Amino acid sequence: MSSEPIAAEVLAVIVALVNGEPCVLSLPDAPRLPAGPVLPGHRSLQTAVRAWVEEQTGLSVGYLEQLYTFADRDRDGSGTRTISVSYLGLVRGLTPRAGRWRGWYELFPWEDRRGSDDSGATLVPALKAWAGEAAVRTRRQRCAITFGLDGRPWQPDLALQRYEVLYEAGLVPESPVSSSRSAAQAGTRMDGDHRRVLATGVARLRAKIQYRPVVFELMPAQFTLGQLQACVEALAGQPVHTQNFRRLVEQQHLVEPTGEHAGTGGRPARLYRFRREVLAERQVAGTKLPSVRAR
Amino acid sequence: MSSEPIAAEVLAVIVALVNGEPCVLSLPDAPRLPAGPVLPGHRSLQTAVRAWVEEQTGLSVGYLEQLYTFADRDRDGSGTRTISVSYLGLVRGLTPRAGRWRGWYELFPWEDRRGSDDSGATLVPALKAWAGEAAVRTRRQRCAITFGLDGRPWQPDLALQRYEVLYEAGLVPESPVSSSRSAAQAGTRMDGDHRRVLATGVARLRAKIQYRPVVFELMPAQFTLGQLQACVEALAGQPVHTQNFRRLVEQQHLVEPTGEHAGTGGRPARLYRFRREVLAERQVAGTKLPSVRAR
DNA sequence: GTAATAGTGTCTTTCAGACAGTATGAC
DNA sequence: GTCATACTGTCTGAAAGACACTATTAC
Repeated sequence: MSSEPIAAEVLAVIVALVNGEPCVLSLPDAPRLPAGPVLPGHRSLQTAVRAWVEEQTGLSVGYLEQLYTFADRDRDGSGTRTISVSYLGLVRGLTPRAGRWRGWYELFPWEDRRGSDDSGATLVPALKAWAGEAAVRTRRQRCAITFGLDGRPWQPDLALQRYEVLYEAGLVPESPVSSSRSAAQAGTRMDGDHRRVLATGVARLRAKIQYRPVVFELMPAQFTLGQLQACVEALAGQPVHTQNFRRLVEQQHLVEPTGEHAGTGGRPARLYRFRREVLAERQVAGTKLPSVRAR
Repeated sequence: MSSEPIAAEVLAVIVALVNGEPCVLSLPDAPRLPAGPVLPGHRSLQTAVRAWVEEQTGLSVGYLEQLYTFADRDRDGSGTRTISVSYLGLVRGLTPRAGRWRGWYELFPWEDRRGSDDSGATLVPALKAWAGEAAVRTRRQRCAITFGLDGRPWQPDLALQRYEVLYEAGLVPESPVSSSRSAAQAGTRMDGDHRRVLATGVARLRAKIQYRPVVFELMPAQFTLGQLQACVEALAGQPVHTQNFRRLVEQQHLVEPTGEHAGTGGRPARLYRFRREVLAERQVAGTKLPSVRAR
């Protein structure tokens, strides 16, 4: 199998809550994700990720899952092809030795829909202009679906598709379609295609919290239901219906009270801890096929 | 970035229905998935997969998505590390020039729960024996969850986890835990870890049909609802409630009648075609977070 | 006629979404 | 007392699951 010269690297999207805001770990000096080549000493790709993140930022990662593998030719401009295997990691908010946390919503301002609804104020008109250019109906429809226009619902986990639309429309600075359009809302950029990789991670995490109890990887040992909800809202970038959220959490037996309480300004809130048992049980979660017991 | 010598290859899990049975494409002579090194000529990994599958089996793949990247050291015993990027592809049942279709359920007999319920007859006792060996409760629980014991539901998309359990229990021939256990039910093996990769593909496809209309990539241009249901049942390895299935399909506007009919032994069935429009629309599908319109 | 597959109508249970109201702290 | 947050109870409408029945072919 004599192939071309190939380099293999791992790329890490490490997420934590810093003061309640979802952040991604970057190198201290540049807006880059931690990354490094796969070395003979690494037993597996996971090992490689953990090693490089630790070396570059002093942080030891807990939860880690594979995200996606990128390998387009000349991704980095060098002659050889680089295969980048990206990983999504979650840590409980700590301060890394040498890394720097960058807020999701400084990088993707349009992804935060928790606050007042002027979110799309400058972006949406620019999008509509772009969609109107081509007489193609599909471009218009694509904007509508990804950004929830024309009465469609906003879907948090379409973060990657939204980034791709903005990229194609020339509304983010790194886009090759150098545009005359106002890119006011387009957020901070990162090196190379790291912002795209991050968007992949955001999308994956938003999708995953809907059917796996991964949120708890970001929470401290004890927390109130209010804090848990705030965490979910921060990740989803969307407010959540309080009462229904509580019902959902309780009836799935995801947490148990510790007996202690926390004063948070109003009535003291019960403190809860995550029931680790459900990690084993919780392979459950709904299938949608109308299955049948017996024929 | 001077790293170690690395080889990059792509690995294809190509699925089609052959006489209504889900099959995977293998090389004609050996039970191996189509694979090949990434060459300088390949623009992307997808391109590489399409090229190698076409070269080795004469089949041109339609739908293709990335599955997982494997890169444990010495996966194939050679000195250099091989990074294998696996892909899942779907084709409408055609006869490949040089490939060979192998039935899912010859490879994974325990995954077919459509027929009479003696499926686990020989496997379950062996599993229970293994789970009973260690006093560890978790091993027992793991079997129960993956294989739906102790009154738990059978979950089709846990195919990979089930394979892993059998592997660890020494109940598949390729397991290093060479066992004295009866491996009667353990199915045909494949080269290397290809059976594990296939299990990953099976699991992914079973999960995906629940929230994306990918089934239609396996169906001919026209089909009856009965055929569609049989296809879903074949993939899921489980019978499906007929009336509810029809309601689901119709109310989601996934198909439209062509006006023609097909005689299938009983009352002639209406023929339908897939509504391609939904591929754009169908980003929809349920989020489970109790979102809220306005605060 | 029977057997076999196709297709319709409806009932019940479950659950997501929404609203109203009570509880307990700080000030 | 007011304000703010925490927590509980209940209504409603939309689906999922299940059942009974009718329709149209081959034999």
